Amino acid sequence: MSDANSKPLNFLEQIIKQDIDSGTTTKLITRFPPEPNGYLHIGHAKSICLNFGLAEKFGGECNLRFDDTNPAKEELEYVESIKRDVAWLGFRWPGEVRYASDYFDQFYEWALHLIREGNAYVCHLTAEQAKEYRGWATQPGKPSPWRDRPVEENLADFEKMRAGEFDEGACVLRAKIDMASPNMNMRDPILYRIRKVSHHQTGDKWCIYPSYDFAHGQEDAIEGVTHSICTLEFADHRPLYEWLLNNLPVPMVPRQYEFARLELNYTVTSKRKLKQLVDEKRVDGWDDPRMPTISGMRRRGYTPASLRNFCDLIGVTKSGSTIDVGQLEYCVRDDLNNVAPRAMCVINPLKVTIRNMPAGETQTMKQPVHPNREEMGERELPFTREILIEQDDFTEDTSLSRKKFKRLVLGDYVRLRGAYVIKAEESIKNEAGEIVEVIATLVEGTVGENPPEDIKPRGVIHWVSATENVDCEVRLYDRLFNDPAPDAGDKNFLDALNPESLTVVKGCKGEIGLQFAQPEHAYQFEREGYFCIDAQYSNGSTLVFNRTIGLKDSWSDKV
RNA sequence: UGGGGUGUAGCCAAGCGGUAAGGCAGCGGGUUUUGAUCCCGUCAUGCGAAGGUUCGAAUCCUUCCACCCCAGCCA
Repeated sequence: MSDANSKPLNFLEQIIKQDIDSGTTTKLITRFPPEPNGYLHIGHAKSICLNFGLAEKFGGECNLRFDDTNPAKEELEYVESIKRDVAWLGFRWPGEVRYASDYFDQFYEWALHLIREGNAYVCHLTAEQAKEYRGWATQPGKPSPWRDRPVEENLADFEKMRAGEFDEGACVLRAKIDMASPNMNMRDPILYRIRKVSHHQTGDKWCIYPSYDFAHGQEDAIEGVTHSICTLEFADHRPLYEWLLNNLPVPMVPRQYEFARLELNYTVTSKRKLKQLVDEKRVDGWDDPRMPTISGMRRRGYTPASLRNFCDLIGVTKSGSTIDVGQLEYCVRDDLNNVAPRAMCVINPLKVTIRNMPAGETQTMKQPVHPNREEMGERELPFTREILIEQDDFTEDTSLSRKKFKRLVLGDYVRLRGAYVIKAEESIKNEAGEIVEVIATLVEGTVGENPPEDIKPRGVIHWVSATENVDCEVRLYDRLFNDPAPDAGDKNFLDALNPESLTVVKGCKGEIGLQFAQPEHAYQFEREGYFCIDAQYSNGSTLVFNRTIGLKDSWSDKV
């Protein structure tokens, strides 16, 4: 890293560097702690890149740990998807995946410890009563009548809770802190509640489960996490996080730091809302290519490199920010432009017959796989008397200026990419008046050569042989929401759903080499965009391509 | 309202008392057999506002304003 060109350290990197330089931290340990109650989305990608990235950068380690303290909302399917997504992004965790539930025995012991020390009690207030007792922002809460019971009674009741002798909601274990604290989290927060449901990891072993607050700091301490990084909304919990650590015989004391979560415009990043889209079948599952989930983006054709680069570019701060999706799209194009082999695919075909090309003859054109990367080799394109071009690439309107329409115009010339310059001689229409065929002539000697001085092609268009090609379906995606802030204020995000977020086009014709396309492998369809095989919809007989993202288009809105 | 957090360009974001980095978007131009890529140039007398300290303030002090978060037996 050169001093002049290296990226400035973000605030967390600065803190960590200081801790390492001063010897406060000998080895950095972080963790990514998702709750397995949904699929990971782009916002999680930021946290993943941050936590794992920090560990990589400072020679430390980052654990993958499931915060599975609420079995009512969690599922094994989510656990599996999360592991897959983190690994796909290219991150590795040391040893086995961790679970908060791995430590339930220890948490129980620590709960007993708090009770014995007079720092926790079993409270039999109902939820409604507890809410009343908690007070309001400007008014302090009042102590629960159960607050000062003898230790022995608390011990006995807590044991009954564990043994299942109380119904759900009958009572909870609370920390005894300060009912007058201006921080609501310190007004005797709940440590354990009764949940008579089986857990995806521990089965029916427990019917009481620790709260987030009673689990998180202790998990960090058990794992030796030095820097526990979470999002801003947990800043209010930090005093409680520290109180528990200071009142429990934990092996070490981690520090919590908060950063701003990622928000993207035209996007919803809320597991609850994404789950609603899935449950109500507004989309085709958590991995629908329109979803901002990691699995959806993977299926759409986004690459790990593009996501990681994106997370790198947006930075890490404490100021709430909404990033323009254009920034994400830039990262995807940037990576794909570099790595994607080029191919031609005609999405809405229009037949062109080359009059001066003999029927039955096939010429083989050669094109580089990538215009800027010779090492990727060449591909072969069969050129025949009948070819297909994009319907939008032909017009009879001869009044269009060369600047406004750089494609094929009746009576004018255009370059067929990687092949001849042709001239449109006439067009043939059906009864409905639609153009169904163009008759053209090719200009001899223009393969790889410029045409004579007097012939000026208007532009370059893509094409494919009408007889030697591969049939495919193309799925064109647009943003899922039309509103830049679909869930702002009291808006119903479903109202902002874009009815045209998916356009399925069948009967597209791709160049012959596309028959060997592999799932998740990106191609650039020249002049169209980046595409990849959809692993779910494609099978032996049908090829289905997802459009990951279109090419940058700096002209369509100007003409 | 009580507490917590944040305000630097259309969107992000450096800056840590010495005279506003960088990226995205935009705009102008060049190269180009992809209207792509690439290249060049341009884009804040200004840092939420007002005062103050200082030779000097986005950086320090004071007051004010705006926005976000918490007030679940969710995380």
